[in-house]
Amino acid sequence: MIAITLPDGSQRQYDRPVSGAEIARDIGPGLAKSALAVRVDGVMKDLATVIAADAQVAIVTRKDPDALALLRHDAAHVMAEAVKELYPETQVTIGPAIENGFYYDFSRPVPFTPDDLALIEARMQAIVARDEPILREEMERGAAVRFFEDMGEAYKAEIIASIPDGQAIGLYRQGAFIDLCRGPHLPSTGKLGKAFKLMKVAGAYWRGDSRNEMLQRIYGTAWFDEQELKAHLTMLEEAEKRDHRRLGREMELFHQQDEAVGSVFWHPKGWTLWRTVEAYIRRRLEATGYVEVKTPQLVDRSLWEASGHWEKFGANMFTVLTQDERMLAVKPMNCPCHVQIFRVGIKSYRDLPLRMAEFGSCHRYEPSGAMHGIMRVRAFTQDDAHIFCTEDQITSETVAFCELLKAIYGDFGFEDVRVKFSDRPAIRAGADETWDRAEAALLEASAAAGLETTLNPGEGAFYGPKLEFVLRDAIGRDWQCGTLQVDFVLPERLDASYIAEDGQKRRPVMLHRAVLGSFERFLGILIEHHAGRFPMWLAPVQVVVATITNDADDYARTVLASLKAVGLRAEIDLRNEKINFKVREHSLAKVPVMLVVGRREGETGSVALRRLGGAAQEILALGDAVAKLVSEAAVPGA
RNA sequence: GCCGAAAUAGCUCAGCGGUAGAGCAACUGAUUCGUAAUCAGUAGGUCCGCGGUUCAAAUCCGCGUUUCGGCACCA
Repeated sequence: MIAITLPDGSQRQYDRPVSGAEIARDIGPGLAKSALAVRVDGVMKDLATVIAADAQVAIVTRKDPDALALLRHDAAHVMAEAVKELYPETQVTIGPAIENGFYYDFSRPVPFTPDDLALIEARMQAIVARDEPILREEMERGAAVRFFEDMGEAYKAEIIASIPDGQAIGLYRQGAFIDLCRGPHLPSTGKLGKAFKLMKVAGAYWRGDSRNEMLQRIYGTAWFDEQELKAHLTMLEEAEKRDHRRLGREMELFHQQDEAVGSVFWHPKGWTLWRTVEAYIRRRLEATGYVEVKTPQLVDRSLWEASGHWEKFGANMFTVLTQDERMLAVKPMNCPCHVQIFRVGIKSYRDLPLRMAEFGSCHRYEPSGAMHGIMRVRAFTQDDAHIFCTEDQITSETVAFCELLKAIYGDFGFEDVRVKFSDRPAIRAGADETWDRAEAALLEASAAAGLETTLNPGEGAFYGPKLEFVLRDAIGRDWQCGTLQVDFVLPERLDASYIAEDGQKRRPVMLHRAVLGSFERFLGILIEHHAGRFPMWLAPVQVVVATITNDADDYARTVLASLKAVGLRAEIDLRNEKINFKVREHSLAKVPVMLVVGRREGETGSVALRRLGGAAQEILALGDAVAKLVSEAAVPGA
């Protein structure tokens, strides 16, 4: 007898091996219909999987958190089937489920056009309507390689050849289409339903390696029902509305133009935002024991050679040849310059930890395809600092940094921060025991700071392990902002030293750290995160005084003066326009507060306070309103 | 850097071989109005750049530049 234990604890006995589909049918006809897959002892498998021993079994329906991935993986297969039907000369490669959808990479000499996408999508609908059973088969490896080679599917054959010997090769057949796949899959193509849409075609390298040929990737999105699909498409539209490039123009924050690719022209309002953020960070740094410096933009090649940047990073550096034939480089990083300041005079252990900060303007020649608004640029300013310390101080400095970082992100409205811990890469400098200590210190410190880290194996810098702090933006993209890297190498290369308690000369450890990463990128994220509706303390224009008639002009000027007197960023709108017009315009400009004044307010010394997006108004005495706004505009942590 | 797409007024876009268009914005005038668009008028263009095809090119073709979507990159 085989005992099948269901999630509710109940048991069913079978006197012979039984498939997931049969179990579902035995439980009830409704479940049989909605069953998509089966979970055997926690592992997701095809519904047709035959269970031959006692097991914990759960029937997977669309409610299962992993069911969507199953659906999307099927969508990829159905798309591949459609493509093979329409364009038989195409070779298929891989097609996984991804967040919100799926993709499939194809090899085909002719590019897919948007018209092709419509055809493929229509064919996919037909394949769903055919409701072809999806059947698993297994094949011995050599046979599978020959099978796909005979079909002209060189990529599939290559994938199979790279699967370790002795493993059975899983194939899935639906109609005339057969694909290498580890599964599991839905029982038939009809289960995919109609809630999918092909989104775009893009290039992608075979096996993700830029030395390989480029394949054509078709992206799609897939959901269990049309409402979910529609909600997703609406979400994409909303995300587009908060794109920082669009808001940057609409809110007159910055612009970019062809003559300065990868650089930003900051307009008065955008620069106000920048200075607000910079002043805030500067105060945070002062409060946590940093000193601020400023180092040269142009530095002779010899320093970059000594630091190792010339060799490792030279291709990304802008260089300048002077008239006396010296080669200078525009600095891509601040660290070598900070070491130069450290090296002046003799440092004692009493000077450590020395926390040296700079709002360092750096230039890097980024690949042309990498540029993205102000998020990825060639000229940027880091909130950079290097902490020169002893090895013993790594933990306490890391804990302090993590706390600082948490406080700052919180002040900007980011509560959910993910942390990646990148450990030793294959090619690295320094002894293994040094790495042991550095990695242990970083892990211990992040735990002490209450951070949960995920391992990013082998992704550390060549000179030391690092923590990376990742924020997710409105369109679901991840942006690495903060970082903390332990460095034993640069102090050695640039000969930085201090005198220890025992009178011996020692090498300091350097902690490279940044909270925002770069101002450009962080401000871009901030714009998208708030959709341009900045909290009061960040808003470039905090208050607009708007008149209802010209009779109130003089009083409006008085109101403006009292706002400015307390340091609020205020503007005045005396135009001969209806108040409806003014309200609309300043709302679109995303000004958080409007003070509306008409004859009544002028006579009583009051203002009508209206908040962005709100319908209600509040009539306040001028003095009360000013006091209220000042407190609301207070910079956090001040 | 690689694949694909795009570039027309300040913005959003139409026009796709035969006189360069609309809405909003701008400017001028009228309107003095109570919480998301008052009315009328005026002006605004190297149709990304350079070549080519053609009687004729914003439109078709080639090269280049930039942007967008991905991929790779983000030391």
